[in-house]
Amino acid sequence: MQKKPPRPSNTLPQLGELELTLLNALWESADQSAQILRKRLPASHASSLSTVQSTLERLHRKQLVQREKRGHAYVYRARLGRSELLGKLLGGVIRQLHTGSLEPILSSFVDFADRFDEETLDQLDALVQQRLEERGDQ
Amino acid sequence: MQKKPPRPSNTLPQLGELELTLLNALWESADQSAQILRKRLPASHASSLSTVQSTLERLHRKQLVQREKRGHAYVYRARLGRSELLGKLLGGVIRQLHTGSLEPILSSFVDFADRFDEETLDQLDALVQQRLEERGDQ
DNA sequence: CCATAACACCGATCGACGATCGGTCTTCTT
DNA sequence: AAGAAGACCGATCGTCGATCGGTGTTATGG
Repeated sequence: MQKKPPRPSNTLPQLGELELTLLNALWESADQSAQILRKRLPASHASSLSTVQSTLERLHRKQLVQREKRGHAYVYRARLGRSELLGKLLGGVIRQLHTGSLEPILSSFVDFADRFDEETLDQLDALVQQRLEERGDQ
Repeated sequence: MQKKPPRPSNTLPQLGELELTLLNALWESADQSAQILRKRLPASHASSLSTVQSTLERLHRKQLVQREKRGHAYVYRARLGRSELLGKLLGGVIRQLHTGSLEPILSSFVDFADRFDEETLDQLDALVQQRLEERGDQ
């Protein structure tokens, strides 16, 4: 009886809550040890040192943090900024759903911006214009 | 010894491959029975009827498909269009990462569009302009 | 009206993954 | 050298998508 071989998932590993919390902490200030990070956790995520360590380990495996020995402990640093990570995640979602044309995606994003609040669409417009100009420059 | 109560995940349930494949099939033509859908699956996702059924069941629980008895079988229909779903997923990712300002998010999206290919940024620009005009109209 | 086919429905199992933590082995530091 | 701090290992848990067999239910053609 042949088992169907597991197909490698096409989706990015999901980020868990603690992982996200730690990334946020690292974005606030980099080069923190697990111990320090643990102490900075909001009460809602209080965890043992071990837990924090293995979560950082997971983030390390996922290439989302770098680490470096300082004394005999590691200090961690995010490899991507918040917006870079966001870009990656957006890219992941998009790759999952897009078929041929990107238009529906752009369109839903504009939709999203428009619905968010009064100013967001203008803000988006400004960013696009700015980018278009920069592009003209090079 | 009190177990820490599981916090409800703040993230949308992840969509699996088969789920996505089925949604794609439903977007191509709605009101299909599990059996028909099963036959339309690409060879790479060949599955038993039971598997297709429970996957549709999961999609139903997630409110991603509607169903209706036809004879004694169900026929399924996607509740959201592809771009609506995309909007939801984008919203989910964004909600996960945004802190206060949306600017970094807009900015990464513009980045994403710019890096994608030559035309995408212009396309995005066009959509934004169009939306801005429509908004002026109402 | 009844046999059978076509389904729905239930429940079990599997692998992946994030979270959690206790214990043990290393490595500093004093 | 002793003790503390932290890395490392491995076990357990809950959730989730995938997978499917078996059993009950409902149509439907003879």
